[in-house]
Amino acid sequence: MQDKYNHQEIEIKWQKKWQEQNLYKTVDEVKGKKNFYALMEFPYPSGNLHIGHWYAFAVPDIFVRMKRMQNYNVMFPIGFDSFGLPAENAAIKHGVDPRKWTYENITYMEKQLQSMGNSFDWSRKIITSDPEYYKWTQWLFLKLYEKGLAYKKKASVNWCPSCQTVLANEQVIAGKCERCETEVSQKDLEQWFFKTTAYAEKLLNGLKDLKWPNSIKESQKNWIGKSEGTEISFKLKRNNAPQPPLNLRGGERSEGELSIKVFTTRVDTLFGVTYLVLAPEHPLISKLTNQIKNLKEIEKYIKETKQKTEIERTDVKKEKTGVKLNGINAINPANGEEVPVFVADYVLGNYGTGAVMAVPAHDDRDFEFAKKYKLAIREVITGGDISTEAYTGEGVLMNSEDFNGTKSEEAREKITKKFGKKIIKYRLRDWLISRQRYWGCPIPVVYDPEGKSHSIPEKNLPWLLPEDVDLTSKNQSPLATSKELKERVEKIFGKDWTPEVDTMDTFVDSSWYFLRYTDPKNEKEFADKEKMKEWIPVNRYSGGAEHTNMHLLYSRFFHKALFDLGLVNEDEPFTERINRGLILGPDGQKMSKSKGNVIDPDKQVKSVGADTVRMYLAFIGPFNEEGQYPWDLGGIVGIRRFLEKVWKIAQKIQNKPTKKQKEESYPATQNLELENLLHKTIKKVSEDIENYKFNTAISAMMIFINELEKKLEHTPEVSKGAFDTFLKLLAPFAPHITEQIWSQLHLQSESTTKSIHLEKWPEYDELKIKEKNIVIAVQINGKIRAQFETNIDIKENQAKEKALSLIKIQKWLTGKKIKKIIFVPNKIINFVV
RNA sequence: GCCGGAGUGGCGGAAUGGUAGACGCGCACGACUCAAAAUCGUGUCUCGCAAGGGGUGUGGGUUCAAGUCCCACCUCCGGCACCA
Repeated sequence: MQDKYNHQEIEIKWQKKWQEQNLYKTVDEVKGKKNFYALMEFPYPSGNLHIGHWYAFAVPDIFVRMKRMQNYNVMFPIGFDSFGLPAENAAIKHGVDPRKWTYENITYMEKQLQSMGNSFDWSRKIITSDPEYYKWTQWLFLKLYEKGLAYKKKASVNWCPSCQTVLANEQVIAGKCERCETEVSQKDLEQWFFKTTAYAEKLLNGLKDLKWPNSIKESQKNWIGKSEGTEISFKLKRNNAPQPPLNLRGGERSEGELSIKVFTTRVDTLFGVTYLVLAPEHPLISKLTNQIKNLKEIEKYIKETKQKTEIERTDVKKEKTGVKLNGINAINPANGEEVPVFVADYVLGNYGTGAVMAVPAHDDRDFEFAKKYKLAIREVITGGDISTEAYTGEGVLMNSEDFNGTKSEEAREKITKKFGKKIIKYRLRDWLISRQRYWGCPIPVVYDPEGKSHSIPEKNLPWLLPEDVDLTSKNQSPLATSKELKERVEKIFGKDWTPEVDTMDTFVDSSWYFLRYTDPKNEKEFADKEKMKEWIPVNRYSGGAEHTNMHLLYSRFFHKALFDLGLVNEDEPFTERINRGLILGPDGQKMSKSKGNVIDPDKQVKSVGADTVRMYLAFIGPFNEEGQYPWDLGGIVGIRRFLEKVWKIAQKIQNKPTKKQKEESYPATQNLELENLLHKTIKKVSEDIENYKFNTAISAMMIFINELEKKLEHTPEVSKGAFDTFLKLLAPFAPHITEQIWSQLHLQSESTTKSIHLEKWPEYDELKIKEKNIVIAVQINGKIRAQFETNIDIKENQAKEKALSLIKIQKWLTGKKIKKIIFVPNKIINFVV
């Protein structure tokens, strides 16, 4: 046996062996085993594995390995989310082919991933930029297209001037591009959308039964933004100007008159309306041009609004502005009162009806606006003071004719019934999936000479990404520069037919990748339905918190849509979700090259070993609490010391003379104590891994090893058995060193030893966990005064006597009367005086 | 402003309402060594020689007993934000 723990030699050796033996290859069914699908978000092939990848993959591998030892048939796949902007940007900057850049990165990162010692099933590897994969992304797109769930429309969309492409709503964070943090602007473009709004209610309802962190559920709930309210129609007052044409959009004719529809959640304040506000985008404005007396002023205001960025426009702190539509008045259906109409950019064009009824007495925004433009403020809800600010709470109605004295909630129902209709609105928008970029999945659509869109037939899939493109061309999608693509379309479809030149958002690729893992090589279907039945829904999915309202919402939408199309068996894709935390630099800051605080995992692995790095990451804090943990260069030595200790004990055990030592010559209690601790450790480690509390599992193992080290001399036989069991507990954390020790201790040639990772997970014995002796704390009024050791399950009376005799010596109770005695079995006895 | 989460040693962090600070780092002292490193041992919330007192963001409360439950507040992190 080697006497030095040489991590490099051991790790390379076993990684090679596991690969040769196909140790982690998963088949779809194993008799007598339950399937378990453990999924981690697959990486983008950026070119280098960082410590965050290690955290994301190596730590959950501990759980995966335990599950496998617990007789589950575990699938733990890996792949690459390989379409995306960085490849294209690298291509533009360095003149390399994005394809080459991506695939070279994948090759390199695969090697890095191997060094983790993870139990990935590489045979199921998928790469989203492979035509074999994106063929099915396109096929699924067409299924949605056929059902009307993918559609094209002209809309004002978010445009990132730096990335030169549009962005989905979810990819705009506080008015800035999620990727490059450039301020986004608005552009009117014809774009492809997925109809996520059709699933708003289902996405909301589905959250209830998911075993997901509360934070994600709440965040998605907010993002979907359901609000129930009332739609009210305000007729416009007829005036002497000529009537507009009949076939209008935006405004609606009722009894020959135009009206403005507003959406409100506080219809109980209807009698307090003193004006209406239209969003600058409201279509009615352009239909009223011959009635608006100050048209020039209005047009100027609208133009100014358009020039503002999204950030400027939606800045809550900004002073509200607006212009009155002279000559236009609306009639409050509740009391017949005429109210003025304003256009103001604090009302959003793309939410609700794009128009609101303003109740300055009971809405902060309306209050501010009314004060500025000296508009009437009428109190209709009692319970507040509206002299300096709006009262937005509930109350009892006043100044509301028949409804005076009614409570807000009741009034909402009654007023809705009489003057409006109940309506539900969602904040969620449709998912914009077009991207004006090259390195993505081509949208499988062509246009006929009239410009009408048509599906590309299945036999022409995969619809290949062309290669003869100019990546630097401005103001058009790179695909538009491909001669080959143009010719391909004309050859297949006819003259003057043209290709769609946008590619899909990469989030489309990742919305179904976990389905492909179940059947990665299938050439006839995106995945076999029977195979999906074995694995879907995913049992446990772990990843980063940044995907809450993007990937996780998109996947849920996609899956629900596929379910309704009969293509998958379940309507939710992921049963349990775990959000991991974040590893910070040693300075407690986010790692970044510019700060120079980046930890290179390769260097760490070289110096202390993969087992140590894995375990240190698991030890740094609870994995599932989204915490932020600084990488402590000092702290990692604690784990290394622990593994060195394990190594040393293994040596001692192996080098012991083989002749049996007489156990009787040692105190029997030592053996019992060790067994007791071992079984407690099995329980603790098993439960903690199950709950992703790897940090406390490691701490329990450290306690065990420290005890074992002390007892080794006195209990050689029991220690050996206990150590053997302990190794299995440690195996998921430190797969290499345990495999090495295991193979040596079992004195077989290394080639024939059964891997420790194929061993059965230890089970604890409830009887052995039970303590023989315990310490009972004696309290007076809840304060600890003394403690005594006694046998377990001591009766209350005995405990009381013992405690009292202890207390008597100390005179704590002299002259005091005992009012009450609280006895907590095996823990505490408390005297209340 | 709204929604979620968190505040515990010098640091990362432990604690089914039942002995706060497990485990690890760091630090101090000791052993080994010519010496250092490594390793091992002891100690390490705080005031106090001790007995004892105080202590989990702040202030209240419930309870025999509160880091844990309730109320109010403060701070920090994440998300949403003129959504009517």
